[in-house]
Amino acid sequence: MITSINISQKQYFNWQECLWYLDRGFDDCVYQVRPGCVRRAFEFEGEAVLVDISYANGALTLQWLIGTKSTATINHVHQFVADWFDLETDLTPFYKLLLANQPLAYMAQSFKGLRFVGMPDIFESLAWGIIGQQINLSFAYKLKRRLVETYGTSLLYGDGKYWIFPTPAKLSGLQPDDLRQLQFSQKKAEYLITVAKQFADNALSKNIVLALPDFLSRQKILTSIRGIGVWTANYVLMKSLKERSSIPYGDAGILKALILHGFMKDKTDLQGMDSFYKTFAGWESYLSFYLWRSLANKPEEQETSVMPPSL
DNA sequence: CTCCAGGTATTTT
DNA sequence: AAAATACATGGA
Repeated sequence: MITSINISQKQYFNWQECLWYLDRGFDDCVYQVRPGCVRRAFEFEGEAVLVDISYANGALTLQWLIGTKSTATINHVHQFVADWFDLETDLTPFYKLLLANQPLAYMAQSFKGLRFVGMPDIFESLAWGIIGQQINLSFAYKLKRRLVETYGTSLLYGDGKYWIFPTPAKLSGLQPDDLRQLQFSQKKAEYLITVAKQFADNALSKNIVLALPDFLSRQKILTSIRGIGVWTANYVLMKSLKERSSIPYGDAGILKALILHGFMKDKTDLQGMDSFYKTFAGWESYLSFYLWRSLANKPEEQETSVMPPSL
């Protein structure tokens, strides 16, 4: 079976750029990138499916490889994919801002059509935020894979295995020692289990956060949880809830990118960071995403570098 | 050995 | 209120 998702904002959409970002050298265990396509397993209301997502004629095409595919599941996956690749946003104003900023103008060309790659599942997003705190990304992806392969579920197709992120219920029953065996620090283990319990008890959910009236109250409900600071809260709000004006304050990668582009003198120059972000009001999340993107170069771009000539 | 990586909580000025 | 420090782990 094949279904498709129309891309309403095609002007700045480049599937290859999105796929490249997904596969930029790290090992995310919840999807698999193949030529022109990304494969991912989903579970919704007890139904597990495996889908190949590719692009054709201005729409994303989903080939359903495994599963009984109820209408509810199809709708759920369609919504997930639309959120995952941010298909509804008109990027024209963002590209105008990029072009007006000399050190960043090259991005409008080099990254043209790259959509904000989200993480629609807020629990996975929170877990990933906790895992990623203060460690390098390679190690963070290793921890995520160990977690998923130990406590998640998988689908078999051909000779491949496709993993689905563990549920809050599954993780809520763990003890910190269980996660320490996967090389989680004591703190990360405690934080993650606490969050899992909140979701399992329905004390926290995507809808609960979405129902709050504004950004600050959403940030507050997240930072009130032990282990969730401003960085993690803002990260989750942008990756999972599409907050446009979220800034991952303190992010080591963002700071590095801002210094490389000449917007900050050093990592303590937080005022420089703030004033810089003000010029991208309404697009702070997209800008952050593009700054992260700038830290990874395609192999064929290494020599010519995607950075401005002055760098 | 040192420093740091997509931080946070706690303690000390 | 602001600054220093402890916490954990693997990689360069």
